[in-house]
Amino acid sequence: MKPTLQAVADAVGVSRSTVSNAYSRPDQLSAALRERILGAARQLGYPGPNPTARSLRRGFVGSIGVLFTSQLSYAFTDPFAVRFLAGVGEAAERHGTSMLLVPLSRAEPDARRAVENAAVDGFCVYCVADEEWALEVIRARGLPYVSTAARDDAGLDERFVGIDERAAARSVATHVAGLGHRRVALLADSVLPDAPAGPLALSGVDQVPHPTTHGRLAGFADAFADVGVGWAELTLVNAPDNSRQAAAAAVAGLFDRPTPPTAVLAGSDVLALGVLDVLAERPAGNRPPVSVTGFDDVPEAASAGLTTVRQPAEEKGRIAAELLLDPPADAAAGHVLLPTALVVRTSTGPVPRS
Amino acid sequence: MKPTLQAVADAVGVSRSTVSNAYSRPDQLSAALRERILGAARQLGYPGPNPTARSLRRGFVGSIGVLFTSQLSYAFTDPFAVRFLAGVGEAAERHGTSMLLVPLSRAEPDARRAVENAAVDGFCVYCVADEEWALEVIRARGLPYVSTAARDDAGLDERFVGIDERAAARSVATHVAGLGHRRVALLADSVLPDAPAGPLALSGVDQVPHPTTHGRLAGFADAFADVGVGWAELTLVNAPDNSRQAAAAAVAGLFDRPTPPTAVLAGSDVLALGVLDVLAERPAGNRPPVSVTGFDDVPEAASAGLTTVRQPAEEKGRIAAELLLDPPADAAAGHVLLPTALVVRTSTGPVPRS
DNA sequence: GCTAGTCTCTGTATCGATACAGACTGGATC
DNA sequence: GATCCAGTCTGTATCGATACAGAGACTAGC
Repeated sequence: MKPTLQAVADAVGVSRSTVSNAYSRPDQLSAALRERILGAARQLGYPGPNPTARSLRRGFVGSIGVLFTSQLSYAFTDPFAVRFLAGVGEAAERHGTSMLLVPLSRAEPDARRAVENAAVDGFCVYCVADEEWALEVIRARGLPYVSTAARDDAGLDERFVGIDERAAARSVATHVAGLGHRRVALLADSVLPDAPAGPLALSGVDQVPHPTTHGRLAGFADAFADVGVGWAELTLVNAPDNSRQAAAAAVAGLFDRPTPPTAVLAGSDVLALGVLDVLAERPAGNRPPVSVTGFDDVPEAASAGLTTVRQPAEEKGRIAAELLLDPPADAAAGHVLLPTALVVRTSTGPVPRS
Repeated sequence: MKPTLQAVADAVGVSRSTVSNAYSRPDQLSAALRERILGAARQLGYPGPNPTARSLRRGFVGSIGVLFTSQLSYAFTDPFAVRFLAGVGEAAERHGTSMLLVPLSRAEPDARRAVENAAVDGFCVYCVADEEWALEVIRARGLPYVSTAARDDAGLDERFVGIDERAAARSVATHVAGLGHRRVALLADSVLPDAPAGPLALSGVDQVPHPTTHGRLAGFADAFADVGVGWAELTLVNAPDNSRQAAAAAVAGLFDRPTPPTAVLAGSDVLALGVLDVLAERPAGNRPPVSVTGFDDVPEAASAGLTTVRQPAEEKGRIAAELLLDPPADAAAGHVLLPTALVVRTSTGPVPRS
C-alpha cells in the first residue's frame, strides 16, 4: 500500500496537520521538525500529498482546461491551433499551472461528460460552435471561462479575447473585389453542422450557426455587396472540417464548371492551402488562374505566398490564459479585441480577362 | 453555494447513494426514479458529481500526463513534439481520456512539485534527460509511465517506445561519410546540461548524459570511426535548446574557421534547419557548400530538401499512450522499437574538392 | 508577578463523492 | 406457506488530505 500522510505522521509521532504543514506551510513549524518529517517521508517512500485529495480539500486544482470542438488530433494538425496552444501554454507556465486538453467528441453525451469531469479551475474555450450546452455545463460548475469565438448574445460579463471577424474578413474580400473579381467562391468549414463537402445553397449568411464562420462569411459578403454582387451570386462551398484534405475534396470539380470562380476566399489558411493543393495538382496547361485567400496567417502561408489576414495567434492564447488565471478587476478589461492586418502576397492577382 | 449531491438527495427525498447511482450506475435504480433525480438536479443547477471528489473516491482520474523536459512553449515549437502529441491525443481520445501537459521548469523544486501534483493516472515521459528524479517521483506515486528515451539501465519491466537511436544515427552518418566528408561537425542540443552555444570539447561521447543525444552522437561517431575518423577529429557543437535560433547561434562562425567543416550532422531537423538558415543568410558568393543532415523528418524537412532519418512521430505518441492506457499482458510487448529510414534529399552531396 | 504576544503543534470538522453490505419489496417456485 | 431471488434503495465507512480554532510553552514588557 502506498503510504499516506497519516503513515508519516505516525512514524514521526506528530499529528497529520503537522505533516501537512511541513509540505504546504513550512512557516508553521520549526525547521528541525520539518526536516525530520521530510526525512521520514523519504524513508517511507511517501511521494507528498495526494494531488486529488489536496484539490478536493483546497477547492482548486492548479490546471486549466482547453476546450476544442474538434478532435484532439485536429487541434495539432491546424497550425493556428498549435500556436494558440503555445500561447496558452506560455501563460500557464508562468502561473505554475498545467493545461488539460479536453476534446469534444462528436457524440454529445460523451462530450458533455468530458466537460463535466474535467478536473480544472477554468476553461479556455477555443472554438465552440453551437455547443452552447458546453458553456452551460461550465457555468453550472461555477467555473470561469474565456471564450475566443464571440457570440452575439455574449454579455460583457463574459471574458473574451478575439478579433473583429467580420471587419477582418471584409478587408481581404475588399482587396479581392478591388482586383476585379466578381465570380467568387466562399469556402468555409462546418457551414452547417452536418453538411457534406462541396457547394451548398443557403438563403442567407445568417443561417450559419458557428459565430466565427458566420462572422467571416458575413464580412466576405459585405465587401461584395459593396460592389453590387449579392449573396445569391456568390458560390458557398462547405468543408466538413478544417483541413487541407477536406478543402481539396470540397472544391474538387469547382473549376470544371462552365463558369468557374475566378477567386476563392477561404475561411482559414488551412482551407486555402487545400485549394492551392488542388490547383497545383492540375497539369500546368489546364490550371485556371484563380486567386486564393486565407485567414490567420499561419507560418506555411508565407512560403505558399498566400494572401491572408494576420491575427496574433500566440497572443490570443496567452491573453486567454491570462484572463483566466489573473482576471482583471475591471469587467470591461475582460473583453479584448486584437488587431488584424491584411497581408497581400502572390496568391491573389487581377481577374484575367477572357 | 453550488449544490452538492446531498442537496439533490434531500430535494428528491432519497439517499446520497441513490443519487450517485443515478449518475454512475443507472442499472442500480428504476428508470422512473432516475428521471426524477436527474430532473431535480437540472432544476437545482447541479452540474453532476464533482470530478475531484469522484476521483479521490474512485482512485483514478481519467487523464494522463505528458511530461516535457523543456518549456511548454517549446513543445509546440518543435514540429516533432507536436506530431508526437497528436499521436498521444488520438489514442487518449479513443479511450475517453484527456491529456495534461506538464512542463518541467528549469527550477527543480518547482518542476518536482509539478510532477507530484499532477492529477493523472500515468505519464508519457516525452523527453526526460538526466531528470532521473522525475521518474523516481512517478514511481513513488505508484503511477505507471511510458518513456520514449531509452536509458541503459532501464529494466524490461519499464514500458518504452522508441527507436534504435544509435543505429539510425549511424545510417545517416554512413551516408555522409560515403560522400567523402571527413571534416565534420556534430550539432546537438543539450550536450551537457548548462553548456553555452558553440563548439564544445569532450573527451568522449560517453560524457553526454541525455540518452537520446548520447545515442545519436554515438551513432554518428560509429560511422566515422568506420572510415578512420576518430572522435577527437570531429567538431562537437552544442545548442542550448532544440530550436532553429539556438542552432543558428551555435554554428555562427563555424564556417569562417580556417578549416571549416564540409558537413554538419544535426541531432534533429529543427537544428538542421537552423544551420540551413545560417547558410542561406550568407551572400551567395560566400556560401560554403556544406552538407547538412537532420533527424526526425518533420514536415518542413521535405520542403527544405533536408536529408534526414525518418521516425514515425504520431505512431510513437499513439503507442506511448496505448501502452499506458491499455498495457499488454506480456511484459516484453511493453517494449516497442519502431523502424526508421534514411531519407536522402538535396541537402547532402559529395565533398567539394579544392 | 501578571498580561500579552509569538511560536509550535494538535484535534476535529470538512471537502464531495463512491463502495459495499445489507434491508425491504414483491413475485416465482416448490 | 416457506424459500429463494432479483430488483431497489439505504446507511455507514472511507478516499487522503487541509482549514481553523485553540492549547501549551516561552519570551517580553511593565
